[in-house]
Amino acid sequence: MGRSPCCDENGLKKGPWTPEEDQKLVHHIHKHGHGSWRALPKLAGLNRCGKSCRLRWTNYLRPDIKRGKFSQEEEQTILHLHSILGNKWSAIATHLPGRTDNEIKNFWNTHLKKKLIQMGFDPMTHQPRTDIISTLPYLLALANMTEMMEHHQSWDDQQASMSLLQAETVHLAKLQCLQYLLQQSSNPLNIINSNNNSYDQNTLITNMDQQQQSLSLLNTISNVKQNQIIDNAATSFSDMNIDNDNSQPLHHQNILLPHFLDQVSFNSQSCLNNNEQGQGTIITTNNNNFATVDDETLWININIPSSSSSAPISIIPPNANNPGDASSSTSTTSYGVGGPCSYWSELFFEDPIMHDLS
DNA sequence: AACAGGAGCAACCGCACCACA
DNA sequence: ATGTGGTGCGGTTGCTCCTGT
Repeated sequence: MGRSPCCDENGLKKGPWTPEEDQKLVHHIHKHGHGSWRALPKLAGLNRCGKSCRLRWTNYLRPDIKRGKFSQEEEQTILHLHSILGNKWSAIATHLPGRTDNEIKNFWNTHLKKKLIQMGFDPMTHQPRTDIISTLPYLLALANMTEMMEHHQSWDDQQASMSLLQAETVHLAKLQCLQYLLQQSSNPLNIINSNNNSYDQNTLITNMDQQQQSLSLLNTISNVKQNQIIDNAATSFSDMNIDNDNSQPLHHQNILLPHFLDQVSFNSQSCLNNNEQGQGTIITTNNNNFATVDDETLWININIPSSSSSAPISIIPPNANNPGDASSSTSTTSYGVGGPCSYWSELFFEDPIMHDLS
């Protein structure tokens, strides 16, 4: 009990390593291996404790360490694994060759955590931050009251401020809601698609349960809305802009695209020919796998590889109940196209969703 | 040019776990 | 069963560099 730390011995150096120390350590390990870390410093002629040597070797000097910026792929892997494993940095590191747990931990704390927070997600649970939703109106109201008291605003001004605040709050809540729905729908696929069997079974089962509940919630909330959304996706094609990336709406926020929206199906219903069927894919613009959302609309960019005629075409969004299966969708609003093209399509999220939630 | 504040990262600290005597 | 040494791991600290004023 209460074993003294290995670095308590007097006279042992702490702090940054010098190139000379590094050289001694590397040379010794190359020649003899590290053996007992406690014995190593003396043998290598280092005035350090064994623990310090071990850390320096495993986190910095090891020859197989990959340096430099994390790739997009590595970033996705970390996000995905962290959503399942939590702060198990060493476990996450085993999936990223050449990266140390320390490096991943630092990358998480300095980049990814902030990124998730900025997107409105709780970095620990990977769920939308409900604390913001629940407290935002109160915080805003409080801030507004203080503001009014400080500046003795007229009643009209106060009313105007309150309306502005309400609008702002509703806007934020909508973003949260949309992100929530999309993320809940995509997570089960993340888990199911994982081929790694080393995850803790209980964690997996718990996650699956949660995802099941989330999906039920999604269905409960938006069973009615879902049809409306699918309908809107199809009918709104009349407003689409063709082959023009600049048609992306302004004042929107990027969001992660759920897996079930990776592809949309389409039918080309010519008056003269038999139906043609095919697949269109959600294509990317500036941000890979991102869609954008503004006040009430989820914008996705859809690529349709080719169409043999200018026959009317109907877009069938995937069924959120059964991702990948579009058969139960009946939206058939037509739009004429010829040849490869891409569209910005919009999926509406309307106020009633918010009412349903409250 | 000087300073302050923030970001990034290497290194440290302390606890937990395991193997072994 | 218990104590001890060795190692692994996650959280935290503090130094360095960068950027904005």
